[in-house]
Amino acid sequence: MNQFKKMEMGAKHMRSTIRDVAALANVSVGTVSMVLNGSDKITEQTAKKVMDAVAKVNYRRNPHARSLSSSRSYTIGLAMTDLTNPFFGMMVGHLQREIDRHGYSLILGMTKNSVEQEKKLIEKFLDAGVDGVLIVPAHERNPELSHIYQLISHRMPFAYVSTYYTGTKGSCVMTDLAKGSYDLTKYLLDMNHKNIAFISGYRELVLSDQRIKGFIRAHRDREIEIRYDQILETEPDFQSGYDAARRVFERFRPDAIMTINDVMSMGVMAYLHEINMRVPEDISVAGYDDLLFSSMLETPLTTVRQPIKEMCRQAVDMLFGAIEEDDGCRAEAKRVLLEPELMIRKSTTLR
Amino acid sequence: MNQFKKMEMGAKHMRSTIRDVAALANVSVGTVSMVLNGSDKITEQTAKKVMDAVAKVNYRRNPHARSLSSSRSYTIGLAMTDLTNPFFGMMVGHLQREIDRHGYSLILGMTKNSVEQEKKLIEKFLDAGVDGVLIVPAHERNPELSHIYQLISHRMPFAYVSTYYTGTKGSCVMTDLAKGSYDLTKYLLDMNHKNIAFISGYRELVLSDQRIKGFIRAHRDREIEIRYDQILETEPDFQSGYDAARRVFERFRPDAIMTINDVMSMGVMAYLHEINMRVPEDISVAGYDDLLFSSMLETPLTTVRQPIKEMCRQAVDMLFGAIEEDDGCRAEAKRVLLEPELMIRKSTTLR
DNA sequence: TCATCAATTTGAACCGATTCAATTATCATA
DNA sequence: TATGATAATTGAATCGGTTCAAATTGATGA
Repeated sequence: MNQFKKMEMGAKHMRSTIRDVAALANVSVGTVSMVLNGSDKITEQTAKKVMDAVAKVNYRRNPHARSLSSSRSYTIGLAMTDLTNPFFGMMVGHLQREIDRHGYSLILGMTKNSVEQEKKLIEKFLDAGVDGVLIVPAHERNPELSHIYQLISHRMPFAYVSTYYTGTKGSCVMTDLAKGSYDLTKYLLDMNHKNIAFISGYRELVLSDQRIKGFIRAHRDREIEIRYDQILETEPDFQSGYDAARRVFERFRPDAIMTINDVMSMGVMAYLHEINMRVPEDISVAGYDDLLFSSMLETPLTTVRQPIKEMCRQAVDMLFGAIEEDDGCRAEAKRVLLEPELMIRKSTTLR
Repeated sequence: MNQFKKMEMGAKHMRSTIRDVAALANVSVGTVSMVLNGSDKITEQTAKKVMDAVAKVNYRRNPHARSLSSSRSYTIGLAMTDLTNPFFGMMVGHLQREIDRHGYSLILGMTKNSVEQEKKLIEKFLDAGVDGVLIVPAHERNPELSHIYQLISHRMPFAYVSTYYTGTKGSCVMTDLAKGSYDLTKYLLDMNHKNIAFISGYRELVLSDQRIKGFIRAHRDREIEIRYDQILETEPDFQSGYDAARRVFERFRPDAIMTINDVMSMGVMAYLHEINMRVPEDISVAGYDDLLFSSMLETPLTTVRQPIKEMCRQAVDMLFGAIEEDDGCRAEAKRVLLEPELMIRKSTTLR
């Protein structure tokens, strides 16, 4: 269909194509394409002619045609665990901004902490022809990881954000969780706590394992013995935090409770409120993540801040590195650790 | 490039095309395409032959080619205000599931309550060739709405979710905010409150206006006068809730404070805590939205639940209705109101 | 057995960009 | 002014599907 036919049919309803622009600017389609892609071997005046024509017919590149011929979709798939936790909400915000900066779009999918869902999502991303995948792993205990191998065998560039699956090759940008945990524990010990309960996630998960290691190391540095019952493993949500707090008190009387995220700390505080223990007068409580809410609770929460923004920036950079490399997906997996920051607030105090 | 050349180059690295499948199944490409699209005029045995071939060469349709020739992208753009509020996090979850059910993908963008960002996003969606757009409007006071008109002039099907921009044509699914507000106010009046402060968003915004109307109507039904100073207009976040609470007490001594969302109520409670007023003994507090957190606060919050899931389901259905219609984007704008639900908890009590 | 009509199947044209070998224009130099 | 080298431009081929008019097949009835 040519411009003439278009006129017949009413040009208003027909999106103009690169050929229309070429005709109007009196150059070839190849030239128009090069101008549009910012090639450096185009005369300034030619470029101007083209851009004028583009403006005149209000031309927009057809993204599908572009993707087909260039075999790039300018699209990144993000497999996100669970957006009801504001921590991950922030993360999506930052990831989106970074991806945008590269001129790409973000296709979002939620796994709700189910590896099964994550599998389906990866399948979908592969079908949708994304150029790369970001994974914020679902926290599940014994994940079946065929989808990760599938990504690798399809040579699809991907990167983990915030934590990774043990035993898989794949780059990851995350907080130095062990260090955060270490710093917090050390601080509590410095503040004369003698009996800290640590409500953790399951040790099989990297994100729990590292935090537990930090907790243990801080005690070991002081040559303080840890009893096995000081560490509890459970699900990482509010209710589990509440339940675990109850279990702690069935075992012993702690002078502080640490959890692996702020939401769990809220569960702990709810239980403490119920048994009439005051925070921090009777017991200290500390979380991890530093949610927006955490500083605003009636008793602002001592916690460990993760540098989310930086984490997202580096993860996206890493992913685009892999995309732009000739065969980036075979490069060695990189693991980047970022510095956590201890946020001391009112929920902890000197004993 | 034919199958033979592929063999030469090492078939492993070459994605197979519809022509490969056709050759292997001994049918034409047209037939393969029809089978893949579930046409009804294909013999069962032909279909089987094709599907076998598809399985054998591990064929996947190239989405870009598909989009180019069918001029559909199977993609929906979502312009979301702000994901750090868990209310919207939930919303994204539900929207994504529904869109998925239709076999589409979700392209997400965040506007952070900036209409400027929203504009850029719509531009981007148009460039990316999405098939439809969902908008959760940015809450800004005097929005410049050219992007909405742009959507309309491009005949891009779109729908608002949760609230809409006054004066624009566009379908919307939202909670009956006035009713929720009315019910809550009525309940408080029934509980003998004589002096309720209402911390609202700006009246220019539909979502505030309607809530204010509900508040007023409940009083009017009882023939109770409202003083102008009972209603405050401010930003819809935690800090503003805190500040507004302070301003309330500069004006009068309320026996209840209502806000237009739960996050603001938390700000109010933080202030009350600071001035040593107990909730609910000294004063009642009520919010709106029913966040996951709200029932878990030290004093669980009385609030109005919005039926998010249903809202998302209907909004997506509506959007796909418009997409599938011949010229759905010119249909009349529909406005759907869903029933809110009053959630009575401990933060309010009989006076 | 043959004509007719409906049900399947075919395959070339098309969607709208990118790519790159071939061509033409430009310019410095002999 | 001719020559070669370099820079800019051209346009046909290509990407991998969908579409639909035309061809083929199969079923039915005379």
